Amino acid sequence: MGRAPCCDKANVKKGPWSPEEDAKLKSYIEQNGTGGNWIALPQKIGLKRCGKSCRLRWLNYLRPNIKHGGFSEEEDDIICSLYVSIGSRWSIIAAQLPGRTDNDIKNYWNTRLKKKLLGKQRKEQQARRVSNMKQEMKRETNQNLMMAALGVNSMSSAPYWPAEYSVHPMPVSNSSIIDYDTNNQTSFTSLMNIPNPFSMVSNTITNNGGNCQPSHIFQGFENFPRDLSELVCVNQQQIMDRTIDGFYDMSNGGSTITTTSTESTSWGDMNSLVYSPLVSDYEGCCQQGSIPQDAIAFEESRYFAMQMQ
DNA sequence: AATAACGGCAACCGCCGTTTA
DNA sequence: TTAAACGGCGGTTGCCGTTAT
Repeated sequence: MGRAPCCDKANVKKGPWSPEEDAKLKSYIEQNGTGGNWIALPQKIGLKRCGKSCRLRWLNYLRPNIKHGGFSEEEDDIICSLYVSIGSRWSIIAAQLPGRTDNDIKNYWNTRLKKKLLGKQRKEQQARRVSNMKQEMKRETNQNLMMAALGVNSMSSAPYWPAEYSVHPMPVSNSSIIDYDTNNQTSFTSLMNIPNPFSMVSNTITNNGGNCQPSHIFQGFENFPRDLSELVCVNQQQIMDRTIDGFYDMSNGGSTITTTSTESTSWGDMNSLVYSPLVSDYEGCCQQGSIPQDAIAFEESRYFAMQMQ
């Protein structure tokens, strides 16, 4: 036996709030508070709204000291760094930005901030690719000259990978796999001039045998509450777990990597911001079919294995 | 000037852990 | 103990204003 239904769904008004409704709700809550019961509130004040709808309206719009729009660079940085650390936990992110609601931040991220950062990232990648191409051409020219001098057909002994791939294991562009190598850390955080949560957490986990020390993780973020930094530790461990899941999924030949988290989409999106520049080159190689599939699977599994060590 | 495409944002939906009868 | 509502959250939708054609 449960409780009575919260409201009569058929007789509940939906859609935009009128100024009259706003005024009713605002004045009542300012005088009496919510009473800890949102469901009963609309009936008390004669609003034909669901309690959930009243709560949302109050929290996102009517509550005092709410700021709308006009996000500062500092706020952008905080949102980005927290998103990288904890994903789309908008309520937690909002708690670090006084006057901002989770809904506002979520909308801001989805409509502007993400695009802004992707644009920045693309520009950087393009510049890097041009530079790499120049270096590669120069090296090939030298190599061909040397081969010609030695009388060797350079194509007959060409490796599958460019030299740098042999030195460093294959970076992977699939979702839920994140490069934790602090020396090979990504450009995402550097775009924002903020401390890199990945490298900080990675060091913490490695150095302390899994005992997170939030004070290390939040160097430069001393004002953040302790519980938040602890949450980051937990979340990073989950990311590590997902990395391991991804590795085991390679048993199917490396063609797919599965994720079960509901955050996978968000992290997948972010991965494009987070991966090293080598990633796009690797994808290009695969798409052109210049690398045998079993070689790709082998190199990928080697890469995951390295990540787990 | 008309209209199609796009972007921003408020509000709704549905899920999940907690609470309550 | 259990079933159902509550409260909170993140994802998605749809409206509306703006911009491009």
